[in-house]
Amino acid sequence: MPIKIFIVDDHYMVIEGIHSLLQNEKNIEWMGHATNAASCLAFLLQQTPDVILMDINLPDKSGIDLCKEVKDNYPGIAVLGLSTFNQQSFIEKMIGSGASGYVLKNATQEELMEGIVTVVKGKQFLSFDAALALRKSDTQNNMPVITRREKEVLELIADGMTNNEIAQKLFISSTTVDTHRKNLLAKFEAKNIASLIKVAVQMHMIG
Amino acid sequence: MPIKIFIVDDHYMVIEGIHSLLQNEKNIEWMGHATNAASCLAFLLQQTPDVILMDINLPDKSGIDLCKEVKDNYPGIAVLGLSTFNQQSFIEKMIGSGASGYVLKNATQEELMEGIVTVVKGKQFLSFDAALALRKSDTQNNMPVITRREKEVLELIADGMTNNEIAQKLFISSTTVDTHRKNLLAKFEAKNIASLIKVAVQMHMIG
DNA sequence: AATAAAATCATGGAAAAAGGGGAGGTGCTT
DNA sequence: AAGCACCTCCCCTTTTTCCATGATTTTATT
Repeated sequence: MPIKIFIVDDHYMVIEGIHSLLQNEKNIEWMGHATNAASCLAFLLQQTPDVILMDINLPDKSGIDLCKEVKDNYPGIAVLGLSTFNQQSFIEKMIGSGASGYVLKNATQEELMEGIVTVVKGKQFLSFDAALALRKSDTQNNMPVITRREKEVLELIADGMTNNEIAQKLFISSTTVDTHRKNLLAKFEAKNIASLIKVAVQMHMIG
Repeated sequence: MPIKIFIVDDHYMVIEGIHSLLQNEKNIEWMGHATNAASCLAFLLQQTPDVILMDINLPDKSGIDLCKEVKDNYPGIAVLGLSTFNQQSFIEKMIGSGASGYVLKNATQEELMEGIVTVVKGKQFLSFDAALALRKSDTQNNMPVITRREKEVLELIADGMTNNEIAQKLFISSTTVDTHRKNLLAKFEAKNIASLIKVAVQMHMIG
């Protein structure tokens, strides 16, 4: 029984590339593709693939959100993340949303097949570079864990609002906002807001 | 006489995708591919394609630098930029480095062929979305023009340094640094440094 | 040489952030 | 019931930023 594959990616060239890489594989059944989250979900109402190859960057929704939605409704489908970026933050979030694994777009045909075969068995697959990035994150590159409220405050600070303005907006005291601010500085180990915002944007923790 | 094509991209899936898209075209001769700048330059010592499809993000060198190098040594070769991103900043830099045009990776076979045929004639080609982004940049999305010194100060601010610290580092008065700071705020139309850093990082004006 | 653009320096005052400390209350887990 | 993480609030002091305004010198560009 061939493995039924569906792909979600907004770049035709990548879809074509993967299609081309897989077309000679006998035990792969190509079900088609979607270029956005909405048409992916529409497709799943009709048919059920074994594995979805899913890009992280979609026009209408992040792959992380789509992944969660798919796993909630169709837990039997394995999701294999797909991205250009080799960033531990994305990989961790993707796995956290229920993805079974992760393949980089510079993977070879062999790696891609290995990934598909592995996740369809219910195991986890991380391509070499991705695994390396994850290992790194344990030591150095770890991004801080911030709370819901802290993230909220962080976004507003990045939008240029002062403590007072944020306090009014969130219906809390400005001293509370100041506390959140101080906690953010401590968690990021940043000297001031300027350096904090820089790394937060670089880590994609701010829209 | 077929058009000789060479491609530089560090993602096999994209190379495969483009190869697949072009393999049915009779007047295209596929010369091969490179996954980094160095092997691209090595290839050019032996053979001369008509068009190079060039990714902006390469492991060893930015596509912008590679483009300049290629055009300096082989002005007859047309370079067609290739990227996931639809950002006017990249497009402008690529064109500034001598690229004849720009195609996004979500382009269809028709668009890609149109781009290749256009640039081989010596004309400029911008794919629809790219052209749109460029047009936008004229009106709204324009990133401010900042001077060398301002950029220098901006980087240091983003690194968390205060006016005094920057002044010491650059051997200038702290009031001068303050003036640069004010000019930056005005040019970015930012309310404070937090929002300035955010957009500066998003626009890739800060490392 | 003239003009424009960039970089330099300054004063003074208001506003905001940074740094230090302490503290009460909620809700969840063990 | 105790522990813990989170959110909330407050005081004080120092530092830094933000704002307004004006001015001189250096460095291109024409």
